[in-house]
Amino acid sequence: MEIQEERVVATIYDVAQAARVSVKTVSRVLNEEAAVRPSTRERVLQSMQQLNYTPSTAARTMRTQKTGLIGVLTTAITSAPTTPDAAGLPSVNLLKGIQSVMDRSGMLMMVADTGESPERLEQLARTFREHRVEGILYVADYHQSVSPPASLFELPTVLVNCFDEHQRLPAVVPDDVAGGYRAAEAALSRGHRRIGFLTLPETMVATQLRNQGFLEAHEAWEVQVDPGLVLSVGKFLDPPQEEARALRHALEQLLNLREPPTAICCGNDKMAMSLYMQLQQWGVSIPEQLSVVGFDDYTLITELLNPRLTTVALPYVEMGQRAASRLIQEIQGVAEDRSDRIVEALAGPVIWRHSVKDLR
Amino acid sequence: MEIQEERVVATIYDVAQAARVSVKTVSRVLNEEAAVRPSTRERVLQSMQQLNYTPSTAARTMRTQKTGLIGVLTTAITSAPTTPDAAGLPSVNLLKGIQSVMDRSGMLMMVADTGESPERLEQLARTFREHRVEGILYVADYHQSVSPPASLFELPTVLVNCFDEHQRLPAVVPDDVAGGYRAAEAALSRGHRRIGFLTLPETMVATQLRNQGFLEAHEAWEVQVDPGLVLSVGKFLDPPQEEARALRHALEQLLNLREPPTAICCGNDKMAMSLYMQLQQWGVSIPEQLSVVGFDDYTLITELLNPRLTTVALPYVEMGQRAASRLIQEIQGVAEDRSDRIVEALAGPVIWRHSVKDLR
DNA sequence: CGGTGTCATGACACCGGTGTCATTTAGTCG
DNA sequence: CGACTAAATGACACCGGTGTCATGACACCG
Repeated sequence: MEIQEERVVATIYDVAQAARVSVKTVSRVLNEEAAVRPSTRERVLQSMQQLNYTPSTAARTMRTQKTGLIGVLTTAITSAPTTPDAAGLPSVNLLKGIQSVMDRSGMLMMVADTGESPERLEQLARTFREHRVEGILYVADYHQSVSPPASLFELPTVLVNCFDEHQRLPAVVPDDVAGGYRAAEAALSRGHRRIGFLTLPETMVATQLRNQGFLEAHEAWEVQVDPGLVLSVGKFLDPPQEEARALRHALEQLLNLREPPTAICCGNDKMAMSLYMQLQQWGVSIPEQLSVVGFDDYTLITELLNPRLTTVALPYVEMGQRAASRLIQEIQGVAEDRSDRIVEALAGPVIWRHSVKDLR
Repeated sequence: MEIQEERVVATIYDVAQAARVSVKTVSRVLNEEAAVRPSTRERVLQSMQQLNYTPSTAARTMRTQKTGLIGVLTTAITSAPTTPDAAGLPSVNLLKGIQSVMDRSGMLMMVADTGESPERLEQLARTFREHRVEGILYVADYHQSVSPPASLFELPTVLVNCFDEHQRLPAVVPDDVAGGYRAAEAALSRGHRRIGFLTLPETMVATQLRNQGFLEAHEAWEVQVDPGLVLSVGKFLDPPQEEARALRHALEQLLNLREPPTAICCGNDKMAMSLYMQLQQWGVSIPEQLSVVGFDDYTLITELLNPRLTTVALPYVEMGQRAASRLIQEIQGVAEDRSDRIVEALAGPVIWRHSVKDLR
C-alpha cells in the first residue's frame, strides 16, 4: 500500500533531470542567456512543457534581489464604505493609468487598501517591504495633503493625487489652478460676464486652488469678479440630504440677486447634477436661461444629463501614467532631471458638450 | 580609499550577529516559537529594531512553500477604455468585498488587469503561478459566461460575477432571477398592474434571468403580463447616442399604448437616469404620473436623481466577500460542503426611495 | 553526588533558483 | 592531424530564511 504523495510543482531540477542536462543549462534556457545549442534548448523546452514547469520567483529573487513588484497603497478601492461614492469612484482611473505603464515595464502590482486607520498604512508598507517591492505608489482618492509614515522614505515612492506637507516626496497631482481657470474661461470665452461659482467645501485643497484659477481667469479676461457670486456649498462630510439643502439654498441666493449670473461653475459633476435636478424643478432651462460648467468629467453623469454637461476633465489616467513612469525611472536610478518639480501638476482639458450657451 | 558599498537590507544573519545569538534563535523570535528566554528575546528584538530588519518573504517562501498571496484577475479596473464607464464602475465594490476578507485572513492581493486580450489572461495567470499565489479570483465587470484558460484549473480558483460555461469552477454571481422578481414586486406590491420593463440587450446573461424573475413575480401576484410592455433597449455595444435614441423610441412606444404602464422597471440605474431626463423633457412627472424602478443601486445616480430612485441593489460587496471566503476555504482544504451549489447566486434587496407611487 | 528530564540554544542541511569559474566539446587553422 | 580558440555545458557555492536534530545548562530527584 503506497502512500500517494501530493504532487507539488516541478522544480528546475526535475526539468534538468528529464532533459538530461544540468540545472544551469535549464536556467540558461529560461533566461535566454547566450550559447545553448538549439537541440539542447529544444529538449529543455520540451521537458519544461511536459512537467508544466513554472520557475519560482521566490528562489530567483533570493539570488538577484529583484522582484518586479510594485506596491500600491490606496484608499481608492475601499474609500469610506460609509461615504456613498463621495467624489471617489473615478479615481479608479488613476489605477488604470498606473496599470498600463506597469504592464509595459513588466512590473506587477501588489494592491492593498489602507482603509481608514493610519497604523494600517504603516503595517502595509511593512508587508510590502517584506515582499521586497521595488517601489511604492500611494494613491489618494482626492487631491489632498498627507503625512506619510517614515517607512515610505526608505523606498522609491511617488505620491498620486496627494502631496506630503513638506513636499519631500515626488508627487503627481491635478493642476487645480489651471482647472479653475479653464472652468471660468469656458464661460468667459462664450461671452458670459457674470459667472457663479459653487465650490466644494473650503477645507479641501482643490477648492482653494480652483478658486484662485477662477479669479485669475477673470483677471486675464479683464472681468470684475463679484464676490457674491462665489459660494461654498456644504461642509466636509455632510450627509447627502444636508448637501442638497445647502445647494438649494446657495442657488436661491444666486438667482435672487439683482443681477443673477448667466452661468454657473460647479465644484464637481455631482454638484452639477444636483443643480440640474433643482433647476428643472424650478423650470429654469439649461442652457437657454442658465449655463452650467461641471468639473471631473465623470462621464456617467456628463453624458447622461440632458443637455450633456460641459466640464473640466481631471486627467486621472495621465496622472497615473506619469506617476508610474516617474517611479520606474527612480527605481532604475535614471538621473532624475532635478529641474523637474517635485510636485508635478497635470491639467485636464475642457470637454465641450451642450450646457454652455454662446452669448456672443 | 574605501569603496562605499551601497547598504542593502539587513538579513537575519546581521541580526543574529548583533544580538550574539544564532540565526535560528532570531527565527524563533520572529515566529514566536516556543522557549526563548525573555532576556534573549529582548536583545534580538532590539537588534532587529536597530538594523531596521525586515524578513524576506522570498526566503521564507522557499522553505515553507507558503506565500500568503492571492491573485486577482480582473477587467474591473481597466474595463474597456472605449466604453465610457459602461455599466462597469460599481464593480469596484466587488474588490472592496474581497479586500475586506483577505485582510482578515492576512492575505495580500496581487491585482492584475486582463485588459481585452485573452492571451494576456493566460500570461497573467502564469505570472501569478511564478509568484506562487495560493489561489486566484477571476472578477468580471458584469454578469457573464466565460471560458477560463486551463491554467486556472490548476490552482484553487473562484469566479466572481461570472461562471464558466461548463460550470466546473466555483463561482459567485448575482441572483438576477430574484432581482427581476423583486424589481417587478416593488411595483406590484404598491398596487401597480401594468408594468413596463425596459431591459438591457438580450445577449446579456442578466437580461434573460431578470426577465424570468419579472414574469415569475407577475405569476405569484396573479397578474397577467402584457408582452408589449417588455422591450429590449439597444444592442450590446451601441454608442451612447444610439442608446439614447433606442430608449426614447421604446419609451414612446410604451406611453402611446392604449393602456400605458403606470410603472417602468429599468435594466439598470443608468437607463433609469436617461429615462428621467426623457420624461422630464416630455413633462411627465415621477412618480405622480409614472413610477420608475432601477437596478444596481448605483448610489451616485440613485441618490442624486430627483426624486431619489427606488432600485434593486446588486450585492457586490457581499459577493466579493463570499467569493473570497470560499477561496480561502478551498485553499485551506476545508471539507467543502458538497451540498453547496458550485455556482452561488446572491440576491440584493430593494432599496426603497421615492420613485414609486403607492396606488393602494 | 550522579542520573535524568526539561529548557534554551546552536549546527547544519535544505528550499530553487543564479553567478562564478572550471571543464568538456566542437571548430578552425597551419 | 595536432594545437589552439571559442562554444557549450557542468560543478558548486550562495541568497535568507526554516526544519531537524544535537548539545549544553540546569533543576530535580533519589
